[in-house]
Amino acid sequence: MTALFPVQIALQMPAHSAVGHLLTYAAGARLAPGTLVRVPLGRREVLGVVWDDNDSCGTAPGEAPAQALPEGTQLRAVSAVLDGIAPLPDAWRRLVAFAARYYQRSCGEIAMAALPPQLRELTPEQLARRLKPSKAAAPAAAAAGAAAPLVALSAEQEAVVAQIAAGSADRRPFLLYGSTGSGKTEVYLRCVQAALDADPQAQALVMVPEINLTPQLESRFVERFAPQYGAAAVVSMHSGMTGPQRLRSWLAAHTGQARIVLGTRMSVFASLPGLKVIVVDEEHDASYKQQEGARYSARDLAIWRARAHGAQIILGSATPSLESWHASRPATPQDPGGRYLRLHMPSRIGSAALPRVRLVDMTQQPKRAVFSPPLLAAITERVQRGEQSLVLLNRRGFAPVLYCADCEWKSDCPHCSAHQVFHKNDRTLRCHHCGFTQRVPPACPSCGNPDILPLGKGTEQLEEELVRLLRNVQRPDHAPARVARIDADTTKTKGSLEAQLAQMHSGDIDVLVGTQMVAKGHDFRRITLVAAVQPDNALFSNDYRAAERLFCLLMQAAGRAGRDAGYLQAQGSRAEMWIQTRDPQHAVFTALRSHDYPSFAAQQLREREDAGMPPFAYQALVRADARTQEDAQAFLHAACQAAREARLPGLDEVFLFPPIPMTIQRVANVERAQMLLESVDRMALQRFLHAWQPLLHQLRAQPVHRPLVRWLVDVDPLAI
DNA sequence: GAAGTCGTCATC
DNA sequence: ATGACGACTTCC
Repeated sequence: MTALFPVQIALQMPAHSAVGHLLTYAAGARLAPGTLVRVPLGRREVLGVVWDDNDSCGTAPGEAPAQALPEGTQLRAVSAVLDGIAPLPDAWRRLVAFAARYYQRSCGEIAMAALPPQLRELTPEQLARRLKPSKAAAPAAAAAGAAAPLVALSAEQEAVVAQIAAGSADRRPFLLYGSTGSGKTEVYLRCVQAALDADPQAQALVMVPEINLTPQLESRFVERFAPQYGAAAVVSMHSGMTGPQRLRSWLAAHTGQARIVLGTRMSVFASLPGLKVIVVDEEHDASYKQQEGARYSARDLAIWRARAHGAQIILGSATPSLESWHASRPATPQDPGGRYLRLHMPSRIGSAALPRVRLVDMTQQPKRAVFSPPLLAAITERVQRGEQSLVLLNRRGFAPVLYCADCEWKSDCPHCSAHQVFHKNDRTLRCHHCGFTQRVPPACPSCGNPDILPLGKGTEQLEEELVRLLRNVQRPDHAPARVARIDADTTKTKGSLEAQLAQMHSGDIDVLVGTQMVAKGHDFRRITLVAAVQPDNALFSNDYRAAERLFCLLMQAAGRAGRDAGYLQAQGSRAEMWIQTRDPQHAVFTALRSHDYPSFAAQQLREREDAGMPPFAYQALVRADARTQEDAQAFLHAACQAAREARLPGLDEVFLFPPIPMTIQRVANVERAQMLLESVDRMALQRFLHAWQPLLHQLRAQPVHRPLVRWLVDVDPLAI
């Protein structure tokens, strides 16, 4: 008779299900916390992680740590232990538990989402087979090839690297504030190098906001570290990888074979037993916030993780988020300063000046022209000199809406409260929210007027217009000017972005039209002009972060220009950033003109402080979806009332705004409402949410709220 | 969330 | 009678 040990297991279950907490199974032996197991659940078998029952991590929010099982219940037995894989480290489980608590999800949901999907899908036998060859492949390390000689650091880089190496006594996070082209990546490389050299077990995590940016980062890191540590020392992690690739990277990180993990937000959950340094590049980028499922911020979790591991963390940006900027404010006699340490690298490498910013006041330009005459002249000039230009517009398609001048019909999406966008290439109307696609009607569907007009401009139209405007312009080699476009529509197939970027690099293209996709990170050597043709669009939204976001985007876009200092100096010219606006006095543009992020940030922070907004307050959103707006709001109203009646802890410190329809009220025939919660006390907001969660579950179960489709909580929302 | 049961309704 | 669809239940 073998003894049976009860074990607590975290499984992929949403917090709202009846079994959204840790479940108890019987194991034939004591199992270390973090061990991967397969357990029966109903009539299927699923992957689980052994969790500690005495640390209160694993529970669904609002529920007691250990869900008491009815007396005498027969426990089901663990069906297999994946003993080929070492238990996940305690620090990893603490991170998962923290994220589950903070973002109001179940522990198992976060844990399973953090593991490679193949770990869940494969049987233990298949997995065991996968584990073997990876060992054989290991000694590829120390591949020949001497390390390329290091380029000398600038004085600024030198100083920053030294400061990071010295560390702060209290291990504060560093905010590396360095303008585009100041050589932040080289600083990351040196800091990672130092950490890896100091400790043969050490691992580094380097995060970037978008999948598109991982290949170029990977090549930088492989080039630097493969000679010393082997090609297997650097792995990537992002959702664009295939199942087997992800499994391989994950295992390499988990076993310590990989010394450096590069990835998108998901990689913050990588198992890294030797984690010593974390880099979050472009830390201000909104992509670090997951927008579905568990709505976590990978940047914020990275900070938490670094502290928990005693690892060093470097946040890098040319335009830091106001949160990070505020958190890194220097101490003054009245103020002890922020929790982070700010490091500054103001200069571009190689003495390239920042581009000159030129504002075109569109109220003084001919009506209806997308390209003002001076901008068109500037672009023409570049083409004739053999230089490249980048034209930015954050709007895909040909026109955002079709319009009938006779009856005022508009191409509204039948399923959403949004317009269908006119795509001229394939003659379709497409809703960018629900994906609904139709053929363009030959005449107005409402009154039969054959003359329906595109209203507003998209990238397709810009491209078409540029081709027309530049049709008589020649390059120095007398070839006609070449215009191309990069956006989500032209890069749907895998590898097409790379191909198009390569075309740009080779100089085949003179003018590139694109969305923000091209404004981020890509290193174009020969662009000497960047133009934002309609940036005002971004400021019309009522989102209080709109100005901050636009500033970041334009600053980043400006950074694409003039990276080849030598060329520009030889030409005696300087790169330019053109901005067409009807409001040239707007703080965003005036700050941009002087490349003055600090004063822009100071001004924005003052406004935020006066208005009691983040980072001076903490927020959460509760959203409800239903067939009708009334049903959605009824749930939120009931939730407020329940919170007040139950006198929830934290209620006195948390302000509950009344429920309102979302900006895009209906998507795919679902009506959406939301309510905002705000508090100056982060812990109070957390306490409140934690206590509220079970009430929301109970409400959802009531017959009155039957029509509710779903509800969700977004802690620290980016947009409201 | 996944997979099962069960009832209703429309269609061959 | 068949199967498509939705509502409801269960899962240590």
